[in-house]
Amino acid sequence: MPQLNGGGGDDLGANDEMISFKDEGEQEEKISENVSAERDLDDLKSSLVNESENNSSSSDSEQAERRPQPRPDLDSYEKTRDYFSEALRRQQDGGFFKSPHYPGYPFLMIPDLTNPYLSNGALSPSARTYLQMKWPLLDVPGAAGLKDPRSPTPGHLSNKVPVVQHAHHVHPLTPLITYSNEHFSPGTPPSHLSPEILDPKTGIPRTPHPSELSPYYPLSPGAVGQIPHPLGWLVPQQGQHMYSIPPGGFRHPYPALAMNASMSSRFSPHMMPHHPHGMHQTGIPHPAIVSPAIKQEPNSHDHMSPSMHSKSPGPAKKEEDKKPHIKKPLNAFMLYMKEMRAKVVAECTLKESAAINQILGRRWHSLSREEQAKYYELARKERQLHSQLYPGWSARDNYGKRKKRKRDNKPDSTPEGKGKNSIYRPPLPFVYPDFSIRNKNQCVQYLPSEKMCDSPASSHGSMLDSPATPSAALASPAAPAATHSEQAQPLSLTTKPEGRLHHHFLTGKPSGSASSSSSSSSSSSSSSHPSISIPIGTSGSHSSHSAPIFSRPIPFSSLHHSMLSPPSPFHQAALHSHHALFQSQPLSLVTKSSD
DNA sequence: TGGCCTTTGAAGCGA
DNA sequence: TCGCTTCAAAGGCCA
Repeated sequence: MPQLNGGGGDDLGANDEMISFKDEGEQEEKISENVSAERDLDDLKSSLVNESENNSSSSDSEQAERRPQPRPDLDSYEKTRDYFSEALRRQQDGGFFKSPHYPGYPFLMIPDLTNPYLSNGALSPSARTYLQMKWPLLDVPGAAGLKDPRSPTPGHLSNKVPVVQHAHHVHPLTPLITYSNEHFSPGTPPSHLSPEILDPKTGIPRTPHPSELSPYYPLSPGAVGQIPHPLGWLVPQQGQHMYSIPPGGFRHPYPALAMNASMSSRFSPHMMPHHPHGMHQTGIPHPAIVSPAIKQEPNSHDHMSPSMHSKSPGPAKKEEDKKPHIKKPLNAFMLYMKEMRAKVVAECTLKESAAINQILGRRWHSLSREEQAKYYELARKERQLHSQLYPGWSARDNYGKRKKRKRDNKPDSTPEGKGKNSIYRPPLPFVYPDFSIRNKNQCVQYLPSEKMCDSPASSHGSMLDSPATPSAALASPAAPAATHSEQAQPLSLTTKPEGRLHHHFLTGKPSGSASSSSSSSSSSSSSSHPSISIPIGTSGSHSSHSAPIFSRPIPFSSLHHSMLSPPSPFHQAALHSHHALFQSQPLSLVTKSSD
């Protein structure tokens, strides 16, 4: 795998990613801190024991607020996704970007967890990665708990956690850390966490706040990893399916989730029940749930059983307003986007998401099959988890919760003249210049220059080793593939006889929008692949194929399969990348530092 | 203040 | 089955 050996083309991409991340030395310091922290794992364990004990007896009002919210209703899902993204990004960064921005991650890898995918009982790298991403997020305390006024970077604590923040070395778990700090027993603080600071409230020595120590991860990663997860049942247990379903039908918001002994011990029912508004109707707030207070959407004859939240017998509308908004699970591209956005923003001066998304869209296509497969797999897991968390949820439920887009935009209007945010689209065919040497100055606003930022080929080099065809990818995932550039991504890539043209070749508008305004997309079935667009790398034709190429031939789609069957070679390759990435982090960090 | 823009993918619905 | 529509994230921009 290119990103594993550090010799792959991904290194190129890593280079530019490094641009956005300064303070390499600082990172190294943090790492060493974490290493020492690892040695204190035992101490931390005992501390955690105390912590859990303290949690129940905490008198702090803030804690009292947090306590009943083992999971934030709004943030955790976001964070979950952020962690997804971060893990993926690190993965993609290959050897260069291995400095663990989240030193705690390795400790979040649960070594003794049974791999839900591998028959040998070992936790697959993918599963680890997934858990790493899932777990911390699930562990993030409630929004209230996240907002620590002492935090140097309140933005991190906001509902949205831009990935770019990671570049500033603030662990996304900072909220969790803060949370943990307050509950940490002062008795056995890790050696590296000199509790010289006394808690003004209690007078008890407390571990310094992140702002007091460093913007980085103040707690031992081991400590974080040891923190009992409120959703511990999500973590696969020995010989247990990752999403095992309780035979008894655990009466729980997430009925599909198993309640095992571990869960019952660390997540006693009394922890779950009461939930403030905005939580999942079932009582446990889920990250995918967006409180109506935060996301008020007009109308919506909803869908979910009303009543649950209505404390006062108000109009049905009020009840609906109180209904949680369960977001759709992110698809592969969304996951990728969340991960890569920060990089693009860092590399370029672009700020507008529209422009950034265009870049991301191209980069997405520049990804190798394997890389994309990772996101597809993660997205699939997201959907699985989501469907299990909300068995009755349907995408339809969210219909109408957003205001409809204006349809009055003339589909035929040229991009240049269209709309206020009209973004220039490069004339096609468009050849991406090689800007492997990234310079922020090279990026100016809007796409004409954005193109300069958007150098998929050079950024990852993945196209060089990505399979040219799905069949090739499947047949020999590890085998160096033929060229795979956006220009080279031919229609032939798709095994699908015809695909939906998502984006019109010229306008680039999604077919949905464009076509909604009628004939714009001459596309449609026969024209799904406008002849002119075939060899072009823009988001046009093949975009709609990338996913099917994967998801269809690769047996990811089946939960049963993915959970019970050994991964396909292709899958394994992707999984391996996860595994190797984390294993090679420290070394790569050095490499990066010296770089 | 809230919708638009932009991307891809998933899902739902109607024909 | 196909095509279309909507939503998911993100943040600057604009009415």
